[in-house]
Amino acid sequence: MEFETAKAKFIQAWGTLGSSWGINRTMSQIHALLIINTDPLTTEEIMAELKVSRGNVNMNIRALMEWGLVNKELVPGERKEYFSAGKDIWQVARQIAKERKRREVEPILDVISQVKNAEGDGKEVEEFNRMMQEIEDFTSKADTTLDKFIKSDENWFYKTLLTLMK
Amino acid sequence: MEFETAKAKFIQAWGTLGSSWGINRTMSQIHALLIINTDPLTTEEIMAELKVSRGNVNMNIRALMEWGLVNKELVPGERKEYFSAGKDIWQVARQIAKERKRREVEPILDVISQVKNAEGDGKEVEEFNRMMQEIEDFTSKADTTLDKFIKSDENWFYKTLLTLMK
DNA sequence: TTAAACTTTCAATTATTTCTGAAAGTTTTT
DNA sequence: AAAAACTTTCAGAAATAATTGAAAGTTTAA
Repeated sequence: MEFETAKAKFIQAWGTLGSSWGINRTMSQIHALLIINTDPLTTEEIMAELKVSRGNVNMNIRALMEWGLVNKELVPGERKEYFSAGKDIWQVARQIAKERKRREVEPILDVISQVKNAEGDGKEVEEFNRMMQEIEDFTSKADTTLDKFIKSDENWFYKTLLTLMK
Repeated sequence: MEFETAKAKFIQAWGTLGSSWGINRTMSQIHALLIINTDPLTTEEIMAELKVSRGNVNMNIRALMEWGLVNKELVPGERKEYFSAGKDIWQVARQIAKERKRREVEPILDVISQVKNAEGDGKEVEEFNRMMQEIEDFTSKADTTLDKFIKSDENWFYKTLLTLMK
């Protein structure tokens, strides 16, 4: 497959994947574009490449920087801002895990700890509390595992796999 | 906290969580409702509890059944259909992992295998191919780990944690 | 076979999210 | 201090997704 076609296809696919995980398409596409570009790009270049507006690029670049996935690069002698994305895919995954944990896993743990001792009679209430406890246990464990992953070096995953396979 | 309040709060939070993971709110809420109900519910009951329309319940119940998260229950002597959700939270997580893997991880692996040997000259193309290879390696590993999880018994997770902690 | 009970479908509406583009804001240069 | 180069904001427009509700479809009972 020819390079330009391949590039477009990858950006497109990455955008779709992001969508189905609750990340806006343009945001994923900008990220994909910056990942596959060796050199940093300007807002103008991103606009041209993805055919989207200045406002859209600005907004999503900022979101990507908040997620810690994209950095502003200062090119000496240039006034424009350049943007680049981290190229280490493990680090990218860890960063995403970290942000999603903070934004989504932790809030749900909060809610569950609030509701898990509901007051009332009957097996309905009992069952509810039992279920909440189970969900809390599960989520805490997922949370701990995410932490391990977030703090891990690149080899953690391999080690884990090896352990599981033996 | 009083039971009814706790229940409402949990359903609400679960719906929000679902949203941010690309799952429609009503679908998550129905799932939450069925999880915390000991007895199966009818379409009418779900409509009343969540204040949503018949069409909406029907559509999302069917989606939940496709995901393998909800079952139709036949109550002897009753014409209406009753629905219930699996109560084992580990099994629920495995089922969700399975479906998302099939729907989202596998398609992206397909695309990457298509684009990873882009033709062209220059370091741009070389870098692109290197990056695609990295992403493919990563994704394959994630895929394998998901498989382990999907096929695991409830103790896998505990075992893994223990291994990591020692 | 007709009616009643129940489920499914889907066109139209409503809600939500995303995007645009022009104006306002900021910083640097002349 | 004015202009030029660039970035940010945000109200409205457009696109997308979710929801309704009534009609059509199906199954069971009378």
